[in-house]
Amino acid sequence: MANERAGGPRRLGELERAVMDVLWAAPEGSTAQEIVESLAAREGGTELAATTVLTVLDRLRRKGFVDRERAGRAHRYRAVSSRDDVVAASMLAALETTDDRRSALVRFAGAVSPEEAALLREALAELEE
Amino acid sequence: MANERAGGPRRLGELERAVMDVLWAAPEGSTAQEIVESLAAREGGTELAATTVLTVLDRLRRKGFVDRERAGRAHRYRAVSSRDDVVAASMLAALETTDDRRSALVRFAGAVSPEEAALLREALAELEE
DNA sequence: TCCAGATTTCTACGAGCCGTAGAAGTTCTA
DNA sequence: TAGAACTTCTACGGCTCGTAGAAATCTGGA
Repeated sequence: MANERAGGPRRLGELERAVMDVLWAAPEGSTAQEIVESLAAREGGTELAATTVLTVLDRLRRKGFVDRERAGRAHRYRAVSSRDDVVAASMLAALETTDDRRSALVRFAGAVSPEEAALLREALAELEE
Repeated sequence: MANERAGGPRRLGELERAVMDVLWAAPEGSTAQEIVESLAAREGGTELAATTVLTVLDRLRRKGFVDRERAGRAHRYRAVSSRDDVVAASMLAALETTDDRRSALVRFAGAVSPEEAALLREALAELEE
């Protein structure tokens, strides 16, 4: 059976997310090798095999999260969208799973912290002006 | 490796979601048989085997989405949380994947439709008073 | 009380996702 | 042009999910 929709929002696995975090922290992009090093530093643990990271980068590329260009003999990988865009898209995708947007938004508004609520009000006010 | 966190937000598959939709539409709950029928009606297609639905119901129970009680010789299954709660929780989970809530919320505010923005403003205003 | 039928539990399989990485191929650069 | 650096190909194992048969269990009715 068709498992999981085809054009859908595309989820990220744990390592995939870690790689995206590295990429989001590097506006200039990173080579696979740099990512391997960043991950090892951040996790304080063992270094992953370079091929592991390359595989993940390839999957991220297929999913449309990552882009790359040649840089010497390697490639330089870059995040296609900002983390904020991805987060917002993911929130939106969640919202769109219901027809009753109003109720869902009311719940959401009630579920965020007061600080976040304030932030949201600001953001919405700015849109309005 | 530990694939997907343990206490996490719990995703729903396609059929799982369809079953939840039936349950959310039935405040009194439904028996497995009723769900089979609802699904067949909604999809206009073939009826799933009852065991298929039971399996899904069991998984949903393990995931904490569904609850049940005896009803004659069958069980009556009920959604534990409302759809709105689940949607809001899912939106919140997405939001929490970033440290920079502000930016994410700004993007989100900019990404929703004007109607939804209005709805959100209302909801936030009510919280404030 | 006892059984046939309804219902559930147990078990299972295949596809797809993801972490992981070796082997083999390609491509710079000295 | 050879060696090193980098990428692509291929693969495996664990987990989720759709799907469902077989076996066990339970219950309403005779």
